[in-house]
Order: sequence, then structure tokens, then C-alpha cells
Amino acid sequence: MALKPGNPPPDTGDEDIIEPLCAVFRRSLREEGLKYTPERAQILDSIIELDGLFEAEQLLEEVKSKGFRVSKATVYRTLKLLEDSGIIQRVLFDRDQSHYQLAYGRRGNTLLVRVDTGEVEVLELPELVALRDALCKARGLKPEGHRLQIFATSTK
Amino acid sequence: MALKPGNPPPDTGDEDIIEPLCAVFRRSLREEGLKYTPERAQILDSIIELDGLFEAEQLLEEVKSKGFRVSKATVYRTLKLLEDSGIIQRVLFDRDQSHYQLAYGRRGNTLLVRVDTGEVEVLELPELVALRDALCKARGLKPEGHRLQIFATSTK
DNA sequence: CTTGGTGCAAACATTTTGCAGCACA
DNA sequence: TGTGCTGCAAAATGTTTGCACCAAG
Repeated sequence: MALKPGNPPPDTGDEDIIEPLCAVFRRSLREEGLKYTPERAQILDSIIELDGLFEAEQLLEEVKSKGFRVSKATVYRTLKLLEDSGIIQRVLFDRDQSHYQLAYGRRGNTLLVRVDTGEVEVLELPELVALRDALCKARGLKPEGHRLQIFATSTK
Repeated sequence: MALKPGNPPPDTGDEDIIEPLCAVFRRSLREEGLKYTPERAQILDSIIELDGLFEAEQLLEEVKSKGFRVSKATVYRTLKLLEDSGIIQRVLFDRDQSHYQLAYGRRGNTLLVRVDTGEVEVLELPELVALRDALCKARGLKPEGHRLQIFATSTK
């Protein structure tokens, strides 16, 4: 079975990140012999602007609304690069399309999804990480990351 | 935002289920004024045969290999019905297509995915359920289900 | 020049849908 | 005779790719 789960959410530490994302991206690109182009910068800027969960189409809108002319192809290509850099991650909780979110320097693998309103909250659950690590250890496995989505509605 | 996360994994209890799945399916269909047709029976049988994670195409193969002639459209339509009945659930951990698994009478929402071999183990984590419930309660929310995927590799 | 980047449109893969015919109450 | 079910093929969706042209070292 050939699984392509997207990059499993990177297990970055808890350290605060102060380096601007564009620098991270640029460095990551350079390491691959790739270029930090205006389009790529604009896309990253727009992602930061969106500040939360977003989908490709939405990102394209955002980029265009800022007066930049970037094609859909470039958006998708850049998303892949950003994922490779660990700056964003795919979320995969919607059956219809991929969602993404900023991931660099975070553990944004745990989401609380309010199914009635559509709100999504990013959680931090050290207990879950502990649970996961113990569980892997018991099986002789090395944890590479995880994804949790909790679905809930208002009790009212 | 209109989220369609697929049915959140149903929060069935821990009771052992003895009623055959076909009976569950038939009842569920009848409740909707729908029919338990040979095609639907064959598809459910094949799912039981597959016994684990599967994707639509794979299921279609299985059905055909048993000598039944069922169209792709019917497979997809039946998958949706089975999901509505709570008999199967979408898994959503692969970026390319939906995976499904039997869900009835289980809490199969927690998967341990071995990214190197592609093996997938279904886990039962009462601690996670407790954690989730506490967390929702603290926010005045009613938990409707969850999905967890843990990614790991062999420590070798 | 050579390498990589872009936009466009076409290609893709999975899933959904419109429609004509069929089956059974 | 009506309601639902099926297969087929066409459509729809999100994503990827081929290609011609552009830009920078």
C-alpha cells in the first residue's frame, strides 16, 4: 500500500520562533537550489495574512485581492514547497479539499472543529503527545507526528 | 465556512455488537424508505471480506472478483448510505483518496500509521476519549466524535 | 546559454450526477 | 403506474503537468 499522507505534522519543539518566516522559506529554498521569487513571497505573505486555516482557492483570492497576479498553478506549486519547508502543513479534515495552516514553530496538529458553526480552534495537548509517545515506545516505534481532530457542537 | 468533514466518527458505545451488519443496514435503509438490493448486499459483503481499511476502487475490484457486476456509481452511492448508517466511516488520512473502514460498534477513530511500511493499526484509547470529553466540557461543548492518526516508523 | 519560474490550458483522479431503462410494490 | 435502483457516460471538483516563454546568473 503506497500511502501519501502528506507530510506528517512535523514535531517541532515548543521554542518560540522569532526568525521571520520569509527568511526560513528563503533558506529552505536556497538549500534546494531554488529561488525566492516575488510570487513565492507574495503567496507566503498572503498566508500570514490569512492567519489560520485556509484552502488553496481562498489563498489564490487573497493573493489576487492584494493586486498580485499569480496563477493557480503557482499557488499549488508554492504550497508544496512551503509544506516541504515545514512552514505550513496540510490538515486533511474535509473530504472535499485540503486545508492548510501555518505550522512552523507550532504543534498545530490538534484541532477542535465545531461542526455546527464551522469554527476551528487549534489546541495544544501535551497529554496527547505523552500518550502517543508511550504508545509508540511500547511497540518499538518512533513517533513522527500525529493529527487529531475533535468534533463538537454547542451543548445549549 | 461550510465544512463537510464527512460524518464525524460516530460515538458508539463499547457494547459488543452481535446483530449482523446486513440486518443493521437493512433496517437503516427501511427507515429511509430505501431498499436492500442485491447490489447493496454484495457491496456490504465485500466490505466485510476486505476487513480493514479500503478505498472505493479496491472495493469495486473485490465486488467484481466475486463475480458480481456492480457499477462504480453504485459503489459510491452505497458507500454514502453505509456511512449514513454508521456502518462504515471515512478515514481521511491520505491526501489522494478517501479510505473507509467498518465502524459499527467500534471506536475505530484512532489509527497508528506506520509511514515506512504503510501498515495501519486501529487503536482504542479511552484516555483520549476522557481527555477529549474534559476538554469539550470545559468549553461548554458536546463532543461528537474525533479522529486521531499517529504517524510512526520503526526504531530499528 | 543554462537553470529555474511562470501562466495558461490541458490532463488527471476521484467522486458525483443526469438520464434512460428496469424491477418491484 | 409510481418509486426507487442501476449502469453508463458525462460532468464536476481539486490538483497536477506539459509547454512555451521569460528572467537572472
